[in-house]
Amino acid sequence: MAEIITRFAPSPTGNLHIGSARTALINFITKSKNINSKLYLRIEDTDKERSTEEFKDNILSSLKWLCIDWDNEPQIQSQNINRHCEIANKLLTDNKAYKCICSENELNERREKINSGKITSKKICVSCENNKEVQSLKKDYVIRIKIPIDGNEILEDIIQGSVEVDNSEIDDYVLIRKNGTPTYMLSVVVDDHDLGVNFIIRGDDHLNNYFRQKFIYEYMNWKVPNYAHIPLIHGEDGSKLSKRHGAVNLMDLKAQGYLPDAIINNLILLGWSPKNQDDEIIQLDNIISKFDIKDLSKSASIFSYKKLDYFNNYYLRQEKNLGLFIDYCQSNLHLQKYIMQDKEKIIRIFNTYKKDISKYEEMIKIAEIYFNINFEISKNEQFQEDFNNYFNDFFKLINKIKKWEYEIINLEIKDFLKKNNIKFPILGKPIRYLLTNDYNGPSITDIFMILGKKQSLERLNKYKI
RNA sequence: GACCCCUUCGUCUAUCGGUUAGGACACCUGGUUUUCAUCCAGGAAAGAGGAGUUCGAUUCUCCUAGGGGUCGCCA
Repeated sequence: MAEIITRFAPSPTGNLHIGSARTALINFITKSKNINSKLYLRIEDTDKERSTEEFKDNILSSLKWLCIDWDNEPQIQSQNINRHCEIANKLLTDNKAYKCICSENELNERREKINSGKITSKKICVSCENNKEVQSLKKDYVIRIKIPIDGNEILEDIIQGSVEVDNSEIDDYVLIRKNGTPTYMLSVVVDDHDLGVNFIIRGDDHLNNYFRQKFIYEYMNWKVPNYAHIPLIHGEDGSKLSKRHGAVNLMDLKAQGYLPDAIINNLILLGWSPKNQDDEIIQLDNIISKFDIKDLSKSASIFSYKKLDYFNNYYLRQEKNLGLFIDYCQSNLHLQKYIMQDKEKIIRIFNTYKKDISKYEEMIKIAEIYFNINFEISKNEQFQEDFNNYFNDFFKLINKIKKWEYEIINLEIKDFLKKNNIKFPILGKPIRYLLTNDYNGPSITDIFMILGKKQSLERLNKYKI
């Protein structure tokens, strides 16, 4: 693929969300295919009311956590306001824009007529453009771009194909607000141009914006970039992914114990799949070499937590990712206590249980069983006579073991079962219950190993026939 | 409502006019197992509907239906 200059341009009005993360990811992958390509990060903070420093930091750290890297320092859009205004004034003097003083009420009335079909033109302001008095005002006006009434525009989108919209569908949108600040529509175009962006990858909720923004490029005689409008991600119910579908912020997913590899693997498979591959496990380096944005599907896809869980389980089980679990423990209030108390023990618990969990968070409850010094079984039930007959002998046997090693314990248990000619469940299930408060779970040898001899005997000792 | 986009198993997808429509997750069954699980093997499960074009349509065209996006002095 040729050299591209692309960008990811979130507004710091919320935490980084799975949908935006996917856009960032696709930008990153696309730029990573060519060593000379660039990805810039621009914080679009022109809405000062809703933008915060916290959200900005959240976005930056979420991207870093996902291993999405960008070139140069992040750009802060609000620092370029003068430049944006300069362009707006240029458009004004070139007669490509005009001042407008319509009140909110006037605009609303007009808008209502347009939307109800009473007026076919999308022109929102009809009185200001040719009003000399308005055009010579020095303050208290907005600047609107002039969109021709006739003609149409065709976008050759990398993903959407060719899309045609009549100019009559486009309104004279605002470039400069009444308070003198530039709007998103102006700022994006100016900043993208100034950065040399030649390839824009963004959500297809922006598709319609192409037909507006295009005019600024045209009026300024700037080269129009290529566009790839990627389909949005939906929740299980088919609507745009949002909070009510579950955790959608990257940092929330991190806190639950999801891994970047799993999230990336899951996200990239929405709308794309690697060729000639039966399984769906694929990591960033491999994605970068196989992915081509042209292959991305045009239709929206549903984000599934079940599939994310599958990928996460796969990655957290990898031996090489054990370090990530340790990092997680150190950042988690509950697990922190345990790892400080006995690191080896928490690792042993994790290795025993990792096939059963889909995210690290689930380890909290499990670790609690083994670290609780006041452990009690929930009901002191009496087991079958069969079990009671053997319990004391079994207790003595365990007590007798000197070398507390997996193979030794395992052999002793097998031997005991054989000698007494009993099936495992009769002995094993109640034993597991006494040790973990659960009839099901890991092999009792594993449980003995986790608890250690002293604690194992303590727990067994509480049982009175 | 107007404009734009989308439509293959429940979900994510493969198929670039001729296939027993393939895979993955989830689900079900069986096997291994020291219970539960893991693991292994197998199974059920799809071209929204209707017209055309064609010797032949999931694939190309049109219509209908359904879904989504946009319609701000937000981005």
